[in-house]
Amino acid sequence: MAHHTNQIIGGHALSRLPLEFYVRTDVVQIARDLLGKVLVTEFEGVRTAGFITETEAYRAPDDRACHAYNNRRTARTEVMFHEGGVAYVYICYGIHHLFNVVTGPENSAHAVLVRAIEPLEGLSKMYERRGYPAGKPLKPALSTGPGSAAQALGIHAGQSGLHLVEGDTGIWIGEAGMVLPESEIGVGKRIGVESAGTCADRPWRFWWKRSRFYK
DNA sequence: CAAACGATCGGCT
DNA sequence: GCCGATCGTTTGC
Repeated sequence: MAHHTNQIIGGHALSRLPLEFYVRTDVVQIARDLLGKVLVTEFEGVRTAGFITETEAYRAPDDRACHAYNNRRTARTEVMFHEGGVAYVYICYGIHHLFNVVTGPENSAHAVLVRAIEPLEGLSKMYERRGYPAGKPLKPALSTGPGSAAQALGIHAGQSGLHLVEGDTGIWIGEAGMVLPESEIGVGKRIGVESAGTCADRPWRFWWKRSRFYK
């Protein structure tokens, strides 16, 4: 029951994305498909949620920008080799916690980085986590950029490996029944991966043009 | 054990 | 647009 729960969040009736959504082999398509879905967290009884508005795909073994390039396994990247439907959260520049969705079958290290969300519920909690003064006008910087989006949602590296489909881990993604037309999806190169050679040119970054919450 | 390196952010020019 | 902060992870010696 718990993992098939339909919930009303921010006025939208959400159904939890099933495992089949995540285990598909085309991580680039999944990165597109995640736009407009709702990322929900509920920690210590406080729920925060937002529309996913910007994503990037990362894919081992051929993608030099991917932490698991060449299928390299380390303690950190091990969760990327799990079957899809779990979180991969890692610390970047010693400070920022970046949230990814692991995709594909077991032993394929694919993941989608969530780069931005548009707040839908729990705005005051997001302000608190981000250290913004309450009552200020809502700016995209609250939850745009992967470190900022994760921080607004209370996500940290200790949650890497948590399941998004099975059980009540406090993190899940819901479907609001909305289908984005191609015309509303922006496509471009990934950000911050210049050192990945020709892989840096792959157009694997996606954003929802109608939102203000992307870079 | 030492050192370099980030899938970034926010402040300042 | 530029630049420094900051520290866990990874790799090299």
